[in-house]
Amino acid sequence: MNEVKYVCDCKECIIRNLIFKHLRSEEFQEVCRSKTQKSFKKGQVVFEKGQLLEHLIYLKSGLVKYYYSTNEGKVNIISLSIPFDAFSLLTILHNEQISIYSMSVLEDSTLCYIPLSLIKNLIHINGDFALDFISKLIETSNKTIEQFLTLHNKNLRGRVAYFMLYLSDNIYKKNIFELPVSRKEIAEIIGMTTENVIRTLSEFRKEKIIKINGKEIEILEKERLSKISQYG
Amino acid sequence: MNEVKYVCDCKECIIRNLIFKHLRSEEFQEVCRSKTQKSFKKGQVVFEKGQLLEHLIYLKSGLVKYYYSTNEGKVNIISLSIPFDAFSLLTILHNEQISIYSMSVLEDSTLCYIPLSLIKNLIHINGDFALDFISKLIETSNKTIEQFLTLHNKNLRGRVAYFMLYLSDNIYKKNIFELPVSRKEIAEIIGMTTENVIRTLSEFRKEKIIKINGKEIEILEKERLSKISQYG
DNA sequence: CGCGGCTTTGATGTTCATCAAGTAAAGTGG
DNA sequence: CCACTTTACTTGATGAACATCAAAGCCGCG
Repeated sequence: MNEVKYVCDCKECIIRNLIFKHLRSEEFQEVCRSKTQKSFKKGQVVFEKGQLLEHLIYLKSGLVKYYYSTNEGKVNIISLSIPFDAFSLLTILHNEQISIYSMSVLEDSTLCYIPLSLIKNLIHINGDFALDFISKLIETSNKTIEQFLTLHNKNLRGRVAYFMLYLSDNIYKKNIFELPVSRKEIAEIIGMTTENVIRTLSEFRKEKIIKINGKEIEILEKERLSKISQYG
Repeated sequence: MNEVKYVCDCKECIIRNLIFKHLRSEEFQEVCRSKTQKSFKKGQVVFEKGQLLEHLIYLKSGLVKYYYSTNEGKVNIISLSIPFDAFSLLTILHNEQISIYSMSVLEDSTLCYIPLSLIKNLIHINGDFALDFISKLIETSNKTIEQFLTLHNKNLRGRVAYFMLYLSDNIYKKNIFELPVSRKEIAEIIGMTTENVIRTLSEFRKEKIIKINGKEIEILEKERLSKISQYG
């Protein structure tokens, strides 16, 4: 986990993410100057529930998961995030900055750390930035809530189908991909047991809807998978 | 549904809600001047999914529900809101202001309408207001997500117990209260069927944990209900 | 090479939704 | 205000969906 300071390759972020769209040149320079960057290996924990967060954490490359642990130790994965996603906005709690979520790394990743004090200052002095920030916040929050509702209105086959399509369409943007998560983690995302995730994937395999080779998944019949996701 | 303009009794809001804490006097005046107020009768719909919202809607008195309808017509109640709650913040979507939620009134209610253009302007010119606004937004969003996770990790008895405690502790702040929702709506809140809501309530009645008289509920054994909620 | 974690499949049991049927309550129109 | 209709509530019986338990193979890693 090497830490690098003062790296200024944020142009991509600016272009690709709404929230930095309206920064003035000197403000952007300041973000760059105070930005830190860290690399994490697959499986490492970035922060945990209850931890004080003093930075806005931003995924530059790789894949991460945000998860929530109940008091009884059960894990719910709330969201997967690809680079430039904004879920981490929700981890900056009001006043105290205690996160109610945890974050860990699913594929080797590089994260950017922007001090919250700077972000707060920018919100303070740059109204357009504040508006973009809020817009992104609401979008992220609503997406998360909507995804929950969508998932929990489906039966098991529907959920698994939905998640496979989500990976294919939103994360990897192709029909063959390596699962970034274990079967157990899939279960934690879509809210079912590991055994039933496996069983359902096997069913799909037998029905020739997908091809499975360990962690490699190929979607053979996207149409049918969509139907299962929709009506499941 | 009578509409009243230019009513300036917002002091209570200012005191009771964080988001108006840092308004300057002249800004506050402006909020008051442009504020509209509407009364709704029990059961009326305030706005629906897909509707363009041009105001921040604020509950002054009464009780409302926010709900989400799936494409298949299934209803999920996302949240109940008491006066001065902030859920409506989440309905102001980025850029377009199309709400993904619907809102209707559970008890006769009075709502305040503050033009979004004014809110946006305030965010723009008053950094402290913007920060309070964001803080409230994140708090609301996290509460909503957390409540979902909590509920969906429980079995039926646990969910019903949780909801009864929620009404008792958060909404009415006493052990006897009138249910503001039908059995069907309870089902839509906690994600189960109407029949099983009724069945579970009957069980609790037979076990002398609660007393039921139509819509009136009295919690007799809070301790046991808490245990059921916690371990269910 | 052996241990622990991940995966897979089958058998079993529980939980919950669905179906059915009846009662009570609340509107609605004459 | 009363017959009528509709909507909400209630209970029981049944079956489907899903979790749990058990057992075995696989794989990576010390």
